[in-house]
Amino acid sequence: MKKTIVTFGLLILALLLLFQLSKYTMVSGDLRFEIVIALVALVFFIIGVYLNKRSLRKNKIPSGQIDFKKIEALDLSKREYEVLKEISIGLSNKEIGEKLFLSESTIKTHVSNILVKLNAKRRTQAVQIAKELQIL
Amino acid sequence: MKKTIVTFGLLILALLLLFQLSKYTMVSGDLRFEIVIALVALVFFIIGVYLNKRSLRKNKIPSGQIDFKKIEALDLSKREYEVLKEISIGLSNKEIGEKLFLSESTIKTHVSNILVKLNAKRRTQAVQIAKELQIL
DNA sequence: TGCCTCCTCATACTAAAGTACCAAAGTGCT
DNA sequence: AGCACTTTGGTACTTTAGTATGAGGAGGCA
Repeated sequence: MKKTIVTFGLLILALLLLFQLSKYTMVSGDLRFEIVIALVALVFFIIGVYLNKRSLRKNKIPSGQIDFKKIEALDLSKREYEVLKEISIGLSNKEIGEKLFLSESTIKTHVSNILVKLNAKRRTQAVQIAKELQIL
Repeated sequence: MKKTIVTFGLLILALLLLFQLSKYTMVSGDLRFEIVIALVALVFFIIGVYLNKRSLRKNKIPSGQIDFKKIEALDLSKREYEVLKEISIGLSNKEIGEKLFLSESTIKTHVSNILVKLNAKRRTQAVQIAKELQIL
């Protein structure tokens, strides 16, 4: 909100400056009239592109990028996060254990902790929640 | 590619027209100088926003689109696909049954069929496969 | 009408998943 | 060294998930 006001303030300021500049150049005859017009056109074209890009970036759904800060905020440990990733690709506890060279018991412990931390009832739900949180 | 050329052609044309217009108005004195500048600024600002939006839209990855043809190819029935969607949001068989007004037995049957058709061993894996196939 | 497919539901069973504890070893920090 | 936390693993138990099989009803179709 604050940024928007500042941006538009600067825009109006630039507009006024251009007004004055154009007036001055017309009187002194230093610059050709077409060049002033072209300059104004160019500047505002660039401003338009820039502002639009910024606003679109804000509205864009942050897809693909993993939010590591959120992982910390959820208190997920490295191991738990590893297990969560394996769950998301559809492996069973036994398969995860074999893949990470751990016993099934250990995986179960991790899974239980993951479910608590993600506030999920099932591993399927945990995956869904994790994806919503941009964790996966 | 063709569109880009046409667009930029039109842009240059507009620029030239504005040049001529501004010259004319200066001579005739019909319009004030500031207004011409403001007009040019506004027009090119809008052009900037518009062009940028278009180019960004093009570069966007066409994600999120569901491939209904693939659903047919997999022989997934409507009910099975419905159940699959509920699985993907992390519901248990009982919860799915309550949501669709069906017994848990029915859901289990559907789930079993889904697993066979998607060549999955677990519901978690089925979700993963379905997402890879753009089914979800 | 008979056939076929889908949908529904049930029973009985096996296999995973998940919970609740407990406990030991490792790690990092002070 | 002592503390806090993670990682690992175990036992015992409950709850879901998944398989196998059968069976009746609904709708489309030749």
